[in-house]
Amino acid sequence: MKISEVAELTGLSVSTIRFYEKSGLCPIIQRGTDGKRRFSKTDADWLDLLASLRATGMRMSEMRIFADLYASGDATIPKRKDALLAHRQSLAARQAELERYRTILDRKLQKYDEIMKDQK
Amino acid sequence: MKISEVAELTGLSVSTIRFYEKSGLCPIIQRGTDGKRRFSKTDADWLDLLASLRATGMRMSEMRIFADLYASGDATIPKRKDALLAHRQSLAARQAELERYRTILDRKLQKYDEIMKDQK
DNA sequence: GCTTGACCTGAAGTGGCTTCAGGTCGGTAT
DNA sequence: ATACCGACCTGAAGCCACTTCAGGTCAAGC
Repeated sequence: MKISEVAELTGLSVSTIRFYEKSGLCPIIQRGTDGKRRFSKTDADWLDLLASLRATGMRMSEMRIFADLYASGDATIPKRKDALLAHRQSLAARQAELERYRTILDRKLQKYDEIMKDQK
Repeated sequence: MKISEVAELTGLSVSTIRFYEKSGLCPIIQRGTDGKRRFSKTDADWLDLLASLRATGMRMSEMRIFADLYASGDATIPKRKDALLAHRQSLAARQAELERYRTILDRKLQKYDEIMKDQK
């Protein structure tokens, strides 16, 4: 797979993918004879998972830990699962937070409505 | 009100509040004879609203527009309401996105479970 | 009178990218 | 054959939204 295709698939930008490789968030990608990156299905899948983690607010430092576990092979799967569980927890917390803020904004909007009615 | 109290109230850090003032996101705050900032109730309320906007992902550039409307007085309330409505829309979109990602993570977790069962 | 702690400032540092300048390569149109 | 194009490459610089730092003022309490 070409880098542009992985970008399309994952929603990450081409630069972000290169940046993630340089930062050690994914394995070093194989190159073709032309010097261009050739992504395996496994590489692409991993980057797709990273994209989900990033989109849900996981920090690079945490992603790096996760990536190091990934690089150490299948024996780390239980640990990876634990990390993912913890992240799902923090995602749920974030969702609850956003829900709280939504009601705050709604109340503020209501206030604006009242002010505008009074002035009419 | 002292800056530390406003920080406590809004959840913004003391530095962020100073940074917001410097960036024109809130009115220039009055100073006491000692040179320290004295926040009015109105200032504090405004910063509290800003905190909600920031927490729900509004960009500084957008906040600045909103702040400029605020600085121009009550006549801009309808425009401010429109801006807030638009932001509520984008918040709802963000919430939907997070919900999608949550199911993706759940599926991934399930896969890990299966792998771990197989290996047992 | 000396220390402590909350405040002040401008400047530099950080995370997580994005953009830029400049270069290589393979394919196609003239 | 050569000129151009687009996709890729690199390292470095830029950007946003803060945070941290170095160094300073001042009032209050010991």
